[in-house]
Amino acid sequence: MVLSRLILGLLALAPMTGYDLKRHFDSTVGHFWAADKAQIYRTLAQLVTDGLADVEKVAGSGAPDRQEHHITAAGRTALAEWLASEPERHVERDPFLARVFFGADLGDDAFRSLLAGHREATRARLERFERTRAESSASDRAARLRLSTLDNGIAHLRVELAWLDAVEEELA
Amino acid sequence: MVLSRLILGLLALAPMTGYDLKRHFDSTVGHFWAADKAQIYRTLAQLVTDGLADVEKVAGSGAPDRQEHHITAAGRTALAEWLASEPERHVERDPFLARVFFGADLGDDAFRSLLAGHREATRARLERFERTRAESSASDRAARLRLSTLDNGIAHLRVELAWLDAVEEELA
DNA sequence: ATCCGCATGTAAGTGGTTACATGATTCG
DNA sequence: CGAATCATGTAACCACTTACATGCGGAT
Repeated sequence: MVLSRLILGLLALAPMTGYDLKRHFDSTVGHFWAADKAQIYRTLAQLVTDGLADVEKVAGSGAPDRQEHHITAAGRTALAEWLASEPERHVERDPFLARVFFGADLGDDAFRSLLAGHREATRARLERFERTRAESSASDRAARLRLSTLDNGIAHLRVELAWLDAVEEELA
Repeated sequence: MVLSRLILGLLALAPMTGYDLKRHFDSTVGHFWAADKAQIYRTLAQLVTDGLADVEKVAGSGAPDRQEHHITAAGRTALAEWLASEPERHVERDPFLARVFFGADLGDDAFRSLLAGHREATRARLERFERTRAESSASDRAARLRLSTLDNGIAHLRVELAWLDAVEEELA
């Protein structure tokens, strides 16, 4: 459900191929929703059979044909309905914290290296987000709201680093 | 994988029934890993067929029989191996942020009420976590590490509220 | 009497991941 | 000449959710 509506939302911004969508899920919306390409192609096909999107074949000039997907009127209605509906509950699943929870069964060195690995991954992610943020412009209201989800990601990554500092300080 | 190892970890702390495990997933580990009871019973059965846990029937004195699951030696080995392995990557999926991203398609009132609903849910969750935190004692290293995952949750909820403040301020 | 907590599970469906498979163009 | 990017998809599998189904004992 969420995935299909996110795809509709992206199609509402511009007509796209599955490949284009995949790039969005790796960049613009990736910080709050992950999606695999197999999943994207499957969902896109479903949207077409449901009449929420339709396909236009664009002959590739020196490239494969593009299956350009457009949102339909019914699609816009479905998108608006979903937007106004109660958000689905957020499912927590953090494999790193799962290891920390049983961290005492790990030696001190192994535990420190678990933290170090997580710190590095978090730092790299934060850097990438901050670079994207700096390159973005918030011209209108719509763009400002889209950017605020990135700010949300940045804020959470910063607090994750601060938490790591606190845990490491306690270890010392 | 993560779920089966988390279950092993909990069984290492004490022998338990599926029902007991469900309560843990609703409280102690719920803040970083959600699990449904159907999932728990299935995984528990799998652990037994894999020889990582075994069952002892305990006649219920004035209650149904308890299928008490114990971790085996092989189970402890599997748990230790998983703990030392690279953490699985964290998959981001946030239905609330998904709506914010397309928030401009929502009227101003509807958008504000989306934020208000999220604020209330976040506040309630934070209150619950802080109450749990206050009731907990961090006697030894193991307990301190377990508690630190709760602190992680608390820190993230606080930053979520701060982010909400910032977004609402920008709207005004 | 009725509801709540304890305790067990199954069945069907949806959603998500991994691996397989193909082929053209562009850039170094 | 080889690697990367664009572009499409299928098949098999695994994980997760929702709904259904049962029954006892203790408290109100």
